[in-house]
Amino acid sequence: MTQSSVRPPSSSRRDELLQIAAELFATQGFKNTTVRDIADAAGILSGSLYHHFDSKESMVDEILSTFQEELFGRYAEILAGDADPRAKLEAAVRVSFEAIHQHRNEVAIFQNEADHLGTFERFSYLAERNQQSREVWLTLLGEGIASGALRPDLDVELVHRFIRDTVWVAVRWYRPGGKRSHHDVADQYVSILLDGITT
Amino acid sequence: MTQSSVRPPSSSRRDELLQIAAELFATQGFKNTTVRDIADAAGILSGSLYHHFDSKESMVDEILSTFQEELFGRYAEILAGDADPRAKLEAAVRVSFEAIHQHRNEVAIFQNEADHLGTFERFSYLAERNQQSREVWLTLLGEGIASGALRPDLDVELVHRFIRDTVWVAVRWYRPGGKRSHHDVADQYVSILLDGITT
DNA sequence: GTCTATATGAGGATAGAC
DNA sequence: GTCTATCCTCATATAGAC
Repeated sequence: MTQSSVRPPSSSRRDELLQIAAELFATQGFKNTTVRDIADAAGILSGSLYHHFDSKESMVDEILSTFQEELFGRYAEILAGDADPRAKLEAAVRVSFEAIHQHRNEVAIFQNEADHLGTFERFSYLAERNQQSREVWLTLLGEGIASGALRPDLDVELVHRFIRDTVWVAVRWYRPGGKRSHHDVADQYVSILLDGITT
Repeated sequence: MTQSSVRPPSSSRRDELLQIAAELFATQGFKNTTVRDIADAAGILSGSLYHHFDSKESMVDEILSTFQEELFGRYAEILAGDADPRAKLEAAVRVSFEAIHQHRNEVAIFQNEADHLGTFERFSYLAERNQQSREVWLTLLGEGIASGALRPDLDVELVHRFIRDTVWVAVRWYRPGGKRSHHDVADQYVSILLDGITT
């Protein structure tokens, strides 16, 4: 057995296999990706994967939990910072686009599979993270309204959903190295969100 | 054989089965839903489904193509109308939220499966519809800018993606009969989109 | 760390009786 | 229009050799 019961040691081969799996899970979907697909892409046979991982489920589990841990570390930094409310909100948006840039596969998997995977005990942390993310956004929006920077007439819960959804769904079309950098995209998005599209 | 080669006749039993399948495809995903799941939900055995449909694929095909036909009929009406640019844009947004309200399952299936299904010849119309939808939004945005109602400094392609994504992704959380009607949601969304969230 | 070989089960689909 | 019975393929996972 290669993996410890608490946290698997990071061998580079293991990480390599996780990257390959993440790419396939992200582009074809978790269910649509077979262990043979993963093994083929890695140049080994499917049975050999089980030297590294217990199951296909373990692979996606490790991919998602690792990513979430990093992402929420960033959110925590912003919340703890002393920038003004509007700047904090902008920062949170930018962190998200940065995550899309740096961890496309992980974000895509989370977007596409979290609802379904979340129904299993093993992935209950996904629901908790969702809740945590909601608290981050509601806090930022609340501070923004309290400071007078944001409109007080809007339904905060709805605003939260719109921001969350629009930011993350960009993973569907954003391509690193494409025409627009993630900074460009974030700039435009922040501009629309804050000021609207009318003159 | 029950179905004609061109367009299957609408027997009510057939429609009932399609509704049941759509509900399952929308909530569990196409690949995750087995023909046995569908049959169970309908109170029959899986083999009996094949009296009505050629394959599981045929079912999702019929669900999606029927929905798309209706949706694009609505878009065409708006484009052909003589409302001012801003009103047309609003109308298009509202039609989308209405579609989410009336055809939740179909919208969800399209959102979750179109990318993947679109890679097969049989579903090539999905890509065409996507292109068509892009033209609708770009036309509306172009008219808006030309008329002076919309900001000329924004990247129209990006604005299009943000509108498209934010509108449709609402299907993930919108529930008919919930706290917010689809009219409420559309109102708030239009307000944010047009005027932004700042004071 | 990878391969060979294989167990085991699930899922899509079919043929023909009722 | 549904059931019985069943085929066939594909997918996850395992055991042990190399």
